[in-house]
Amino acid sequence: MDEQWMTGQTSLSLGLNVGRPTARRGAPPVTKVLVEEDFMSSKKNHEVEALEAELRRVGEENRMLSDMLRALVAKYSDLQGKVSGMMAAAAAANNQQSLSTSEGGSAASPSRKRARSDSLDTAGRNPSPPLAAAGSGVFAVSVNVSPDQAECTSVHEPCDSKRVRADDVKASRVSKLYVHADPSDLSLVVKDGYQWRKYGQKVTKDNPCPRAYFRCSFAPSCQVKKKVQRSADDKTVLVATYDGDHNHAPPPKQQGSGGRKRGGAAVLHVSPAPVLVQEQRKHEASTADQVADRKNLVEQMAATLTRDPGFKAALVSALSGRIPVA
DNA sequence: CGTTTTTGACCAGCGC
DNA sequence: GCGCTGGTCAAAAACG
Repeated sequence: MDEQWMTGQTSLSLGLNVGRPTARRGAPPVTKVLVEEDFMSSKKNHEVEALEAELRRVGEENRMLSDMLRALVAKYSDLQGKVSGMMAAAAAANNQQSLSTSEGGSAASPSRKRARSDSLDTAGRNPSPPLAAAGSGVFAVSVNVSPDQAECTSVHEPCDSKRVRADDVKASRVSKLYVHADPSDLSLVVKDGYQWRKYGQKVTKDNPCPRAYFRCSFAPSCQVKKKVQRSADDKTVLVATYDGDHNHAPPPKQQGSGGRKRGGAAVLHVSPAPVLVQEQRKHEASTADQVADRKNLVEQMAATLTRDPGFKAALVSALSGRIPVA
C-alpha cells in the first residue's frame, strides 16, 4: 500500500480506542500524584510522561487505523466498480467470439468445450442463486471465478488447488458466498432461495467446523452443488461454495417449503451473476441498477463492519503487527 | 408415507 | 504401496 491514500483521508469516527481506556484507568490523575507523593514525584512524573506519550501514540494509531479503514472501504468500492466493468467487457468479448466460432468449429479449446456442454441446458438456466434480501446488519460477499481461481479468492481459506480435478475444471463455475450468521445457530443452512438436500458432512483438516455438502433438490437433473462451512477465523461467518449453475428457474419463494424449518442466515448477494450468452443483453440493461445496488451494499457492509466490535478488535490486532511504531 | 437429515463406509487423488 | 484427505454413497433415523 502506498502512503498517499492513507494520508488523504482525514476523519472517520469509528471509535477505535485502541488501548486508550485501559491506559487512562490505569493512570491516576496527574495532579493528585504531584501533591501527595512529593518524594516520588520525579518517578511518577516519568510514569505519567510515559503514559501520556503512549496515549498520544495510541491515539495517533487510532486515527491512522480509522483512515486506513475508510480508505479501504473507498478502494473496495472503486475496485468493485472496475471489476464489474471488466467482467461485463470480457463477457461481451466472449459473446462475440463464441458467436463467430460456435458454428462448425473443429478445434475446440477447453473453454469452448465447456461452453458447448453448458449449451445443452442453457435455456431457462438461472446463473446464480437468487439470494434473498438481507436483514439489517447481515451481509455476504460472493466471488464468481473460474474453478482453479476459486480457492484463492477466499479470505478465509488457504489456497489449495491439489483437489482441483480435470473434470472440475471442465465443470461449470464456482462462486463463494460469505454469510454472517447467528453464532448461536449451529445449522449450516444458507437461505439462498433454492431448495437443497444435504448429502454429506465432513470435518476437514484446516477447519474444526464440519463442512456440509448439498445438492439442488428442486430439479433432479440440476447438477449444482453447494458446500457450506463456518469460517475458521470467524465462526459467525458461513462460507458457501456453489459449484455449477442451476439449469432451472428458481423455485417460488417458499415459506419453509414442505413444512420443514429452515434455520440459518439471511444473505445478500453482492457479486455480479455469472452471465451466460443468452442473458447478456438482459444483464447489460440492468448494469446501472447493479452498480447502484453494489454501492448501497458497500455502504451497508462498511456500516456493518464498523459497528462490529469484534471486527474492530480483529482489525486492530491484524494491523498492529504491520504498522511500525516510532 | 414421502422427503430430508444423519452418519459411517467407501472411493479416488495426492504426497511421501 | 501406504496413509491422509476430501467428496460421495446409502441405509437408517427423523420429521411433517
